[in-house]
Order: sequence, then structure tokens, then C-alpha cells
Amino acid sequence: MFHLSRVVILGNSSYNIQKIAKSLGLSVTTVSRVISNQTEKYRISAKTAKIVRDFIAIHQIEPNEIARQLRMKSTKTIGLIVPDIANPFFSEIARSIENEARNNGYFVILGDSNDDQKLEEELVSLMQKRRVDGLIIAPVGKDSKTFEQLVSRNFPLVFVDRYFEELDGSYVSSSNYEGAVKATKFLIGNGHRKIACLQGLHGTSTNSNRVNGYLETLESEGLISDRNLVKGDSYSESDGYLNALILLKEFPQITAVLCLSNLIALGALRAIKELGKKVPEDISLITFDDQPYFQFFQSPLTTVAQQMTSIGTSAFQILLDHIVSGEGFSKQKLLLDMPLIERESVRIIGE
Amino acid sequence: MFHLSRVVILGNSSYNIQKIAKSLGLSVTTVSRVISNQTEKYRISAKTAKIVRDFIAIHQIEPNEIARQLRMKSTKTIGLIVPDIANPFFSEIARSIENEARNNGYFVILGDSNDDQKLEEELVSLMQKRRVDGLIIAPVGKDSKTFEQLVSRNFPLVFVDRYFEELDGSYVSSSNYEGAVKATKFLIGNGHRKIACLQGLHGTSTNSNRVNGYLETLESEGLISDRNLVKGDSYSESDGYLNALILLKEFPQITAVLCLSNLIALGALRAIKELGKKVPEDISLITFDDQPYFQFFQSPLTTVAQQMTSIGTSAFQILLDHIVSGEGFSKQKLLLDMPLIERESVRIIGE
DNA sequence: TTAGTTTGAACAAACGTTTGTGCAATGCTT
DNA sequence: AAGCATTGCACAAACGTTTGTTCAAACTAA
Repeated sequence: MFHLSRVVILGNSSYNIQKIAKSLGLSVTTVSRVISNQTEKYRISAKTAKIVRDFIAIHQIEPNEIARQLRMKSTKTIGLIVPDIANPFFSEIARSIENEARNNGYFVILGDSNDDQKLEEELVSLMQKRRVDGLIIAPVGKDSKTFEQLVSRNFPLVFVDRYFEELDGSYVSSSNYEGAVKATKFLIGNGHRKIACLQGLHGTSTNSNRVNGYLETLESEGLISDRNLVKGDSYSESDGYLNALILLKEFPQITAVLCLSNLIALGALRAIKELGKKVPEDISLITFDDQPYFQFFQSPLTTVAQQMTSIGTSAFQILLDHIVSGEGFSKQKLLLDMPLIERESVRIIGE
Repeated sequence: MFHLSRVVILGNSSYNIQKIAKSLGLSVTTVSRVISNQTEKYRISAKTAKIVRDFIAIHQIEPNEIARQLRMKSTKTIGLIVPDIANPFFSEIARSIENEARNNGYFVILGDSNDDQKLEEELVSLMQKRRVDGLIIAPVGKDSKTFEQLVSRNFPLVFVDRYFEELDGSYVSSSNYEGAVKATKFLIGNGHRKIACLQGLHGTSTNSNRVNGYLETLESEGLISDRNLVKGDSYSESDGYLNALILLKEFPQITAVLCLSNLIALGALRAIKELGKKVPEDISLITFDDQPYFQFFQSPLTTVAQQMTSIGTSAFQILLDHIVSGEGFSKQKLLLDMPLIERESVRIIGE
């Protein structure tokens, strides 16, 4: 027999629990129960358990998780769909979700919708096929129809960043209205009267809330709120650039601009530079979404920050809660505080 | 009968192809073959195919992908493990990989190793259990032992960014040596003689290549290469900060510093600022890993750029090649060009 | 009409787990 | 020594697909 049993097999050489069972003269059942630590419940002797465990350790066997998923009807996987994983705002959220997920035994499969509604819908469908246990989505945000069925089926789902008023789904976002109020008041407090706003995607919750906060603050502070000073229709750098250009040419009296995203701010900065103007000497600027590197800018940016890490961990916790409690879960809507971080991009205008 | 068949069932109400078959009075086999577009091969009539397809469309059925994966022994999923998904360098790579993967019918599951070797190893193991078809890993990088078995088993695997000389695995990275040479020559060409280097994790391929490029260029250009001017042991912001502080205090004669990562540069900048010095007036700076926002810095940073998108797409293509060609695959080692992007963080020193 | 061919679909095994239940063998009690 | 409780493990079905093969019905040709 040449001691065949002593041949060393490296790595995961397609061993499965059936082969383990055969090699050890045990039943598949027993092996399975040892692996899943059910030895107590099913009275597997300590001796047998050790034999199995040693064998697995020596041969470095990784039991087939797919089969387990099929049998258990649970994949221990969640889907994460974001509009742009390369945007530090979303990648920071992704990081905290991944961390939280892993610490709770879940995997996350990543989908980048590229801010495209169609693609987003496709990703949702694909992830359903994959039988993810739940979804965390930073939706593109204009249209809730993709998610209606998911929500009405009570499928575990949490929106982050943007959400839908008309949909009774869980979400975690920031108190965007209050954030905008804070920023606008700060500008007014520093003497600014002609304040423009570079907005993001029209019709998204995030955007509406911020724009409303901005407009209503202007009015409550006794200034005129001029819709013409609100421009833009995307959270992107290019949109920020283009509209900053238009805005500053059209209304030279503008002394401050409120940017509704980090990318928009980058675009605005590019436009301002190109026009030969300076921040904050010529134009003051406040933006949403704080980034660590903002402090190193020519003029370190004053920002309204989102608590990305908290958004991520809360979102996962809510999702997990939904997954485990199933039908009995009641939707959670969470709005996190937005601290104003003062740096040097806002000039004080004397009266 | 109350026309029960007309009850509208919304969404994926746990329909599977068995129930479809039963509802339609067909066999599971037939339904499966329609779904997988094998109607030609198995001669399913167009009429039958249409009936099945219509039924699926109406009821919005998503066939169970898990069962398919089990049967097919292929998950159409790859694992992506990076040290820090919140680092724009890695998130950009992640984006291009996700894109490329989706366009080829693959999903990517995300793992953040948090620059921790232990965690990285665990992630690899977990992903093996999940039966990913392949792995793309930006390894922490000090120790190749985690991957030895994977490579010797010829498991589809591509390293990005960092890799291991001693391991015959595929990788996609940048020509780090040449990049460092370019940067160092640029500094010397601008009159700098005392050039320090803030390095990343010691013992990683990326770091060694860059440090060697730096040191050897100093010598080839007739300057003294001083090992004491090379400090640091991590690609992180905090490491950059700490070592910049030490370095600048210890050697006040330094006129330029070469940072081996974007995060290190951020840390160095913080230290320089704290010491009351200015870039480039007091200290010139070049860093690896270009970021779009570098142009807006107090002193727009001159950088040695990596082609993140190309790294990602190439890595996936190589991986796919390995997956489909199986045993017959021959390893690919790819080093992408690193363009030097000149901005304003390097001062010209007169002789 | 008969034999041969083509068409359209079904049977059943397999992928690798988990788990309710059954059943010897052993231990304990009196 | 007999009866009962406990211990330790195995049987077999189920999860939802895919696919080689079989087979009846319909068509074709002579």
C-alpha cells in the first residue's frame, strides 16, 4: 500500500466533508457537526471532534460555503451599491461597512452604479439572483421605482446618503437641512449677502434638503433668496466646474458660494482658479463632505462634514437587525449630525 | 376557482424553476434550458421557450444563482483584497476592477485588510471557502507565505501594487524604480543636493524599488546617498507626519523630500506646516500617487503618478485569462509607466 | 402501410452541505 | 440479570440548479 495515507497534500485539494468522512471512517453528518461546532447539541464525543479538526487543520480544508449557502438559504453576504466607489465619501462609507460586516461574519459584494439609474437597477437584480441577505444602497436617487418592490416585499434594505421620502424604507443619512442652515448662517454671519449655491443632482433627497436649508435661511435672515443663484445638476467635478464658471460670470456680485459636494467644490475651485480669482479674497467657499486633505488646500476649506464612518456602521447594524428579525422589523430612519468645520476659505466682509 | 391564476404576485416570491415547471406543466429540465439559452442545443421549441420566458418576465423571477454555482462549480465571483479601500489610490483601482468584472459577468467581493497581515490571511481563507473563481490582491506585502500555496496550486491570482519577487505569481504594478529615478533626477536637476526620502513599509516590493531608484540615482549623479535620510516604515499619513518631523529636525540642511505615497505626503505636509515651514520655499516635495485634488494644494504637488485605472483593468484581464485557461496559463508580470506630473512644489535652487 | 428520421421534452443523477430522526452500544439502577 | 436511560454516531432527505441520456410522438419517404 506504500503508506498512501501519508502523502502530504498541500492546500485545498478539492477535499470536501464527504471525503473527510470517508478518510476517517465517519459519517458526513458527524464531520459537518464538528465543523459547525454543534458537537454539544448532537453529542459528538470530544475524541471524534478532535480527530476531525486535526484532519482539517493538517489538510487545510475549506468546506464548500456555496453548498452551505444553498442548504441554509442564507449567503451571509450583503450587497453594497454606490454611485462611485472612487469618491472618497463613498469609499470611506464602504470601508466602515466592510469592517462592520466582516466583524459580524458577513461578506460584502460591491457594485458601482456609476451614477447610472439603469445600471443601478441591473445591479439590484443581479444581487437578488445572488441571494444576498440584504442590500445597502447609496441610490442614484431620482427615482424610487427600482426599490418599490424590494421595500414592499420587506426585503432587508438600507439606503445611505440619499433616500426617498415616498418610500417607507430604512435609511441613514445626514441632517442635510440643518447642515445647510449652519453653513448659510455662517456665511451671513461673516458679512456675506450675495451667496450662490452649486447644487447636486436635482430631485435627490440630499440635494433638496440642502437647497431648502440654504434658501430658507436666506429668507429667515432677511435676505432675498434668488433661485437664479442656484445652479448645477450633478454631484460631479465637471458639473461644479461648469456651473461655477457660468455663475461667476453672470453674477459678479457674488461673494460666497456654497458647494453641495466635495467633487463640486473641486470643480468650483478649478473654475475660480481659471478665472484668475482667489479663495477667500475674491470668493468665499464652503462645501459639504469634509476630506482630510482639504486642510492643505491653497485656502483650507471650511466644510460641513458628514460622519462617514458612523453612516456605514449604523447602516450595517440596521441592516443586520432587519436580516435577523425578519418580518418583525420596523424601519429605521437615521439622520446624523453635520459638524461645521471652520478653516480659512471664508472671508469676513466688513460692513 | 376564483381565477386564482390571475392573482398578481409581486417580486421574487420564492419562485424557482421547479415551481415554474409545475405551473407550466413542463419539466425542470426544459425550464432550465430556456433560461440558460440552450434552446438550440437541446431543441426546445420556440413556442415553449416563449411561454417560459413570458412567465419569468411577468413574475419577475430570479433563478437561484447559488444552486447554479454549486452545480457548475463556478461562482463567477472574484475576491478583491486591498489594504485600505478608503485610500483613493486603492478605491480607484477597485472601481476599474469592479467595472471590468461586471462587464465580463463577474462580481467582486471586497475585503479590506486594513494593512494587517493576519487579517489579510483570514480574508484569503474566507474567500477560498466562498469559492471565488480568482483573487486580486494588493498585498500588505512583507511576507509571501500566505500566498505560497495559492501560487503553487496555480490558483488564479493577480497581485496589484505590491508583489513578491520570490513568488512566481502574476502581478500588475508600476515601474517604481524608474519612477523614483525620474523624481530624484528632477530634484537634482532643480539644484537640490540634500534630498530626503520618506519611505513606506519596509520590505515591500514597491518600497524597495523606489528606495533603490532614489539611492542609486543620487550616486549615479555624483551625490552622496545617505541612508540616514531615508526614514519611515508605513504608507500611512501618521508615519509620514512623524518621520518628517524627525527628519527635518535632525537634518536642517534638507531642501527636498521624496514621499513614497500620497498618504505619506499628506503627513509630511502636516509636519512641515507645523514646523512653520513652507512648500516649496523652505522644503521642496515630490510624492508618488497622483491625486486630482493635489492641484489645489497650497503648493500644487509635483507627483509621480500611477495609472490606477490601467492597473485595475489589466489585473482583471490577466485574472480572467488565468481563470478561463486554467492549467495552461502562464504568469504575467506587468509594470506600468509612471509619468512625472510637474506642478509647483519643487523650488529651483540657484547654484 | 411501414420503416426510418427528426422533433420536443422528461428522467435522474450530481454538486456539497445541514438536520430531524433512528438505532446500536454502553452505562446505570435495583 | 433485567430494565431503562444515556451516549455516540449514521441514514436519508432537502436546498435548486445543470446535463447526458432516453423516449414518445410526429413527420418523412418509399
